[in-house]
Amino acid sequence: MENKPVKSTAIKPPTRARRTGAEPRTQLDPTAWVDAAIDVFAREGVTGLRVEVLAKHCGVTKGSFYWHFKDRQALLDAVLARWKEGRIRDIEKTTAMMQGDPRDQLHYVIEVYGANRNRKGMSIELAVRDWARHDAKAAAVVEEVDLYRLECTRKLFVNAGMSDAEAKSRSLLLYACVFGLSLMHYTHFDDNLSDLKQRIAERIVSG
Amino acid sequence: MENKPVKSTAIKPPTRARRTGAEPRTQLDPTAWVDAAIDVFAREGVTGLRVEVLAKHCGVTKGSFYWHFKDRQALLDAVLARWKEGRIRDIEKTTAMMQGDPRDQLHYVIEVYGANRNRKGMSIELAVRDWARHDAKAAAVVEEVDLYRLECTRKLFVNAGMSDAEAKSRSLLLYACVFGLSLMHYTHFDDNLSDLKQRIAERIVSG
DNA sequence: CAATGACCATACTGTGTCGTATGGAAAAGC
DNA sequence: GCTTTTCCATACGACACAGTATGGTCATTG
Repeated sequence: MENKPVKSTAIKPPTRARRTGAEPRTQLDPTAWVDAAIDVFAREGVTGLRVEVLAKHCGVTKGSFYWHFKDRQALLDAVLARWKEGRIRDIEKTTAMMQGDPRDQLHYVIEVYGANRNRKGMSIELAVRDWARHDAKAAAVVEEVDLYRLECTRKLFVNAGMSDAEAKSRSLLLYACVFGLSLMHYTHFDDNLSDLKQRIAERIVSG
Repeated sequence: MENKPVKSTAIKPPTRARRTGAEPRTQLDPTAWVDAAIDVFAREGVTGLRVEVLAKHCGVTKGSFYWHFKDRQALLDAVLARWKEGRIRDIEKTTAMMQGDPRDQLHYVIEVYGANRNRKGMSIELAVRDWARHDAKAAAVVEEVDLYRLECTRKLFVNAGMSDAEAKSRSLLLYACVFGLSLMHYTHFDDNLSDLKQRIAERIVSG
């Protein structure tokens, strides 16, 4: 994705200082650009991910951007690839520690996605899925990640003693509910939301 | 929202013909504009709803648009209002015929949203919810509609004999799952998707 | 039939954005 | 120390879009 790979200098000390002499800013590499891009992407979505805005967000001009990336599409590809890798690693990490009560692990998955601490993660999730509605490559990646996730929780349901068909159904129900909840505005539907969520989680994994 | 209301001419015969003499196109009123706008909105989302694009889609120039609407925001407000009214009416229509087995009605709700025939309706639904992530007015409308829907299905679950807390939980689960499914790409997860969906529906409504 | 108003086209300004070309400063290599 | 490479700033052209101004073309009305 990124052109002009950094050749010899493996480690770059943060030497370069701005002309203004304000902050001793380190140089930017494609990785830093993608970091910042995902930040903007989480807030504004694909259409809001514009190179000049991103450059200003990085404290530089787009002259820097077009040195590291061929064009805007290259950045989008990098963002998508980064997201995919992160999700795949997350799933593998979860799958690796597949010991203990599978039901507890399923509850953990639900709780992780529903937690308020990774609002950014869910923002990215929704932004990617909205992106996938118009972009074939994004849709393909989303499908890949979805199948990976569904397969992982499917095994957990099987380990919990369910039939294969039932496990698949529950797995799909779990993720649909998790993403669907983050899509709805139900804050004023009840004054005991945690009890509501608890009942939903039980409905998904128990029985 | 729309300025310069059409005064005396209540009914306008489709008299006016284009200069090109091709199609005897009828005149445009704000309603027709919102119709077309929702079409574009369903495909491209809010950011894709641009007035020149919309004008071209209507076969006119934006000179026409700015006669019917103050600015782009007025159109967005009209689109949002139209969506809200449509959803509220849909819910009331469903609520009105609240006789028969409540479980059958719940299954019907699920089946309606999951059906492929109203892919456009779900596209609008997702576009509005993505819009609501950045726009406070859209978010308020989404919340209003959500609470309206949740309340309706909650009553159905109560009628089916559930406790109030359980009914609320099921109601939220139902819509979260419906919207979440339309957000995921699970076509290749199983070769019997209808059976999968059936199991999910049973899990949501049955005890 | 003349005048008014509804409806739309055209032309324009201003801004935001993509992408390119080019130069300049600092660091790295010799 | 001089050159090369790396990294970024500046300037530019092209385009898409929002909004305004203005004129033109019908239909309606008196």
